[in-house]
Amino acid sequence: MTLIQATKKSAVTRQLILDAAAKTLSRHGYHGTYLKDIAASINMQAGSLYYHFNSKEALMQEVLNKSIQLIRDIVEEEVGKLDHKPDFVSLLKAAIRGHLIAILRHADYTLASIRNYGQIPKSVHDFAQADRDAYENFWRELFEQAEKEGVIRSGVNTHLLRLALFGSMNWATIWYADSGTSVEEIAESQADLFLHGCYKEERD
Amino acid sequence: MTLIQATKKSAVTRQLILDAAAKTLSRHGYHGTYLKDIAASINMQAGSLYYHFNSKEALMQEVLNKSIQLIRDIVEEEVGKLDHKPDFVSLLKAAIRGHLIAILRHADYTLASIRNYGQIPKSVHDFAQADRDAYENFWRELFEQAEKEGVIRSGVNTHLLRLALFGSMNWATIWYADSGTSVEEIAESQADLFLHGCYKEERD
DNA sequence: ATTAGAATCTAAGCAAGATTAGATTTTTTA
DNA sequence: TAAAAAATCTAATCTTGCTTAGATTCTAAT
Repeated sequence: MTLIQATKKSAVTRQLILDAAAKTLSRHGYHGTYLKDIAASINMQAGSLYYHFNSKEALMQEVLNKSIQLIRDIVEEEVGKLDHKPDFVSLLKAAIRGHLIAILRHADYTLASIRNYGQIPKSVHDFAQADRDAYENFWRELFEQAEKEGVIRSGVNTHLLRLALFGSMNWATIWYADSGTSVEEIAESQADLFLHGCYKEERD
Repeated sequence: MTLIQATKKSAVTRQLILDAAAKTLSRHGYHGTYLKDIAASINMQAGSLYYHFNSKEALMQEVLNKSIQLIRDIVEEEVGKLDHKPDFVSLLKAAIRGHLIAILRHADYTLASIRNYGQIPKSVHDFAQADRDAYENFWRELFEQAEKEGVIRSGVNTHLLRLALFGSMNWATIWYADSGTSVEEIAESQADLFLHGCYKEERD
């Protein structure tokens, strides 16, 4: 008898299923994801999945939930590395790096929620909405704070700015894999672009 | 006997089917698009679609093809309004405006190809690849030309710049509908952001 | 009005996916 | 190592989607 209970097999398998489901979901979308394929990729039969999850919908919900939590955790981690009172530029760079690390290095999960936004049945999607809102708020506050501090160029709409930045970052999920570019490099580049633009200004 | 043949009913219906298919495809993705739903939305039976198209795949191919052509046409139109030798800023603004007009005002079609990138069976997708490449080249050359003219800030990677801009624009398809923002406003904002950034620079 | 051709519908066949119940195998516990 | 529990499999049901063949309705030209 082992004093310390080994990890239950069930928990391990559950995780295998979630990982496999995330991978399939991120690649083929909700309707293109078949339990048979998920099961096959871990050498199981489709029916066996029901020992661990009540339905395809429940499985998908859990994947999406893990997905958004993963992003939040990683961004929090990157931001947490900073000083207590970081300046806007450092904070923005850390947040961008975190978000990109999350969605590019853990693409199986994060793509599942990002790429399928809008194509997943509402019931499945709503499950993780609270987390999604909280994450959005983090970014909203980041820019609002910057505006208060007066480091945002006048005329810039921080709402549209945030959406544009999100687009740039999230879109990277589409080309990253076969780009040969590193996550750090992309983070540097995007932070620089959104801070300073691409145009060579004439200094007066 | 009419001298000028009236538009064949077939051509009209064909167009109706394509429009309906685009709408469904853009909303539910390839695997979530059912012929029955497409047919129902124009008061037809699923089987009747086969009079106009050989298969679901063929129908989808045509939608995607129209989609990418539509984007190219509209961008070309916007750029065509400019002088013979427009400066970089004007050219970029016109191209951004064109792309956004295409994907936001003709979302049924354009979203079909944009949102489903990567989730559509390769055979269907490849059909429009040549057009897609040509469009990408237009943007690539736009930035390469700007670089030659020396209007790009040193250190900016135009390849990553193009991808970032594409992300910002294409992502707008996700939030545009319920944002209450106009296409023109978004175009202005994104052009400004990518040209000048959001940061209030300290002039020396 | 009649008729050929166009367009659509009806009613299947077939394949594939989600789900379930019960049998079977594997693992754990004593 | 034997019984209990956990985990998986098998095989079937039910549903739904794509596709087709043939019947039916509509349209246009005479």
